[in-house]
Amino acid sequence: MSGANKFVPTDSLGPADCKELADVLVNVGDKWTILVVGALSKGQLRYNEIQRRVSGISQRMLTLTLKRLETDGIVTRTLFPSVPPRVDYELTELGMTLRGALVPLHTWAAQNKQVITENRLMRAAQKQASKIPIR
Amino acid sequence: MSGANKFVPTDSLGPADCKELADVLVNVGDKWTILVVGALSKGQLRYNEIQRRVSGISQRMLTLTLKRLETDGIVTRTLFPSVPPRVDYELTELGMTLRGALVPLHTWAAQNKQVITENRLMRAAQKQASKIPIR
DNA sequence: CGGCATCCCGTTGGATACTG
DNA sequence: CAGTATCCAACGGGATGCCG
Repeated sequence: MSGANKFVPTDSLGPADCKELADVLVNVGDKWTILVVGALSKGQLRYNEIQRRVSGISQRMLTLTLKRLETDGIVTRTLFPSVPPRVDYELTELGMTLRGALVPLHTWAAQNKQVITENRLMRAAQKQASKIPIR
Repeated sequence: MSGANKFVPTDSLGPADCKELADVLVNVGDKWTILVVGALSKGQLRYNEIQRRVSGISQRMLTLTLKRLETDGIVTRTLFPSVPPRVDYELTELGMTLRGALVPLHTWAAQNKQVITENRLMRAAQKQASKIPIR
């Protein structure tokens, strides 16, 4: 398998580093979080606009996610005391840097989604085949 | 926190892209997955070695994670039919590229972990304070 | 040693209904 | 419109025990 591939920083990511990453990813790498941060990457949005863009998310999850992002300092919440009320959410600078860090992963996901899906289907088929008695 | 930060591609990441990302992240951005991929970044390891490095993981989770990574084509499993048996796991090239895509996120996590933790503590305190009746 | 199967419980998260 | 509150089903994930 390609001995000539040295683009991986080989040494970084010790066990301690991994836990650090995992700890943050547990909050930040969650499905809805990613979607919401992605939705907000183009500018501030109202509550309902976010929900419309991140199709499939429930109010519950949207609210919880936004609340966590807000307390983490990744988005800001702006309330306009009008009637009907209006609330805008926007990425902070920290949120912007997060989105920046997410881009390579997004690129990777986009590039390899099909490969992974194919792999999964293929091996699933193999697994089934191997279960069939030889007879 | 550098106000002069414009490196965000602003337009990318439409709703469809987000779902794509989320779909992959659901599998790949999971806590144990990250830890295991990180542990394997320095070369192949035996089952028990991985378990020792990723302290806290149960056999169940380690096995499930490795199986998924294997069917996704991110790690290879090599069985040495000796007694006692020996099994080595190693990142494939796809796995290496995944780890590469994870690095920026890792860097971000390392750089901002403290800030986020502080933010959380601070707002949690504020939230408590706001709940106390005025009197 | 390297798993797989089972039990079991805590958390996640959707659906629904109500409020300011 | 922008949430909050409650109920409940599904899933994640630890502990334990057995097998090749």
